[in-house]
Amino acid sequence: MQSAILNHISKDIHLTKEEQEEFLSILSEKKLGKKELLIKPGDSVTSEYYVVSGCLKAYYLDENGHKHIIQFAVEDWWISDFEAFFNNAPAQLYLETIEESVLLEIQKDALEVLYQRIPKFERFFRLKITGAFVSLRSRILSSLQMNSKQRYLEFCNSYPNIEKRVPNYHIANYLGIQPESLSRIRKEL
Amino acid sequence: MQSAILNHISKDIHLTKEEQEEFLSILSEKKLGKKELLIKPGDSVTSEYYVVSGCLKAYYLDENGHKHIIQFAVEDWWISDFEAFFNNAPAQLYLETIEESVLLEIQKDALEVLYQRIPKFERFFRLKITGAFVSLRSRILSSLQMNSKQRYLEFCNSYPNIEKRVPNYHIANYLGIQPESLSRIRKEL
DNA sequence: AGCCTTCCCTAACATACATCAAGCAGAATA
DNA sequence: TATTCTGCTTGATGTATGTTAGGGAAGGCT
Repeated sequence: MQSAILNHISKDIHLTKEEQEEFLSILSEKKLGKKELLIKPGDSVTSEYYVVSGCLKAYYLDENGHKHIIQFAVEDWWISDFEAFFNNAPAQLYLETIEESVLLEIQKDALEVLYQRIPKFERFFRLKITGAFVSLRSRILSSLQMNSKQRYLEFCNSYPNIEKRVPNYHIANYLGIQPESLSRIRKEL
Repeated sequence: MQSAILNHISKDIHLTKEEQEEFLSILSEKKLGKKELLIKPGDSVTSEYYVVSGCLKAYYLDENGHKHIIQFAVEDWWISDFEAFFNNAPAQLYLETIEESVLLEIQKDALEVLYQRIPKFERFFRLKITGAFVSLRSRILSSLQMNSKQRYLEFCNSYPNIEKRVPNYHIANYLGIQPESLSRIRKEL
């Protein structure tokens, strides 16, 4: 389990044994069952989470009671309400498991200390943010230039490990279409 | 002109006089006329730009020849093809002025040196990235939960300094709707 | 095993927006 | 000043998707 996150990190930065130990010392494990809430609106968001195993969704509930999934997360991914995390603001999103999940939690305070002690982690987490930025930009560009069918196919190609594990109506929701529309699209394939 | 960017930065980090001088020394000024290209696809993106005055758009040209504006930038904002900039990749976007503009250019190499010499700038540019991430996330959430009229109103409220300076068909394009639809929306207001 | 819940599909009809076409007004240019 | 260009609006028609309603299959629970 700890080897998962060390492998993940070693793709971007090289750590000494001591640095690894120090990093691991600030992680705490969290086991969640299916459909369990990790964060809800109004919560103080003091952590971000690395997914060791399982699958989660981050969604927003609008004033009409409609859910809008804005992010999935599976193994090797990070999840939080990042806006709240970055800005020391209360959460706006629900974070909920789709499957039983095991997460590693990093507290923001501990992270700031880590940055001081091992500056390489500035780089690592900056790469995570820029990667997230790139992903969101790509998503916006896709929605500007593609129809729903093309976007569904792109989703399946880009995220097969999500597509096979989450219900289709979740995917429809993430794409901003109704499940009925997704059924029609899939019928044409 | 240099006071503009120093004011901009002083909102987030405090610099000594020496630090200010060092920062200013890595900036170079760029003056562009209306409809001038700053970056085009395939270009090597080695810089990001601070807008001192003027207004720009970043757009993608799809394989059918359709333009999709993904970002505007006005005074006090930053612009680049950030994906290319972050990833040392060739540009995918066109960056083009909408008005005559004055920019301050920062080369990526100089920025990396700056990070070493004045680590505060790590924090400053991390705040810029996280701010950009938050803005993109907000945009996706809006497009998931609002209709085009609501999104147009939100755009006008959030970015009045863009709305009054760019043609309506640009705004329509940015919102992912046709100019005719925007005309109809505006008629209802 | 029976029942309930969850997920998916289908059809009919309604709605939002795209597409095509044209006209007008104001600004820019020769 | 006359012409051209740019930006915007309008109407008719078409298309993609939303909404409503219902049914069926698979999995989970008692």
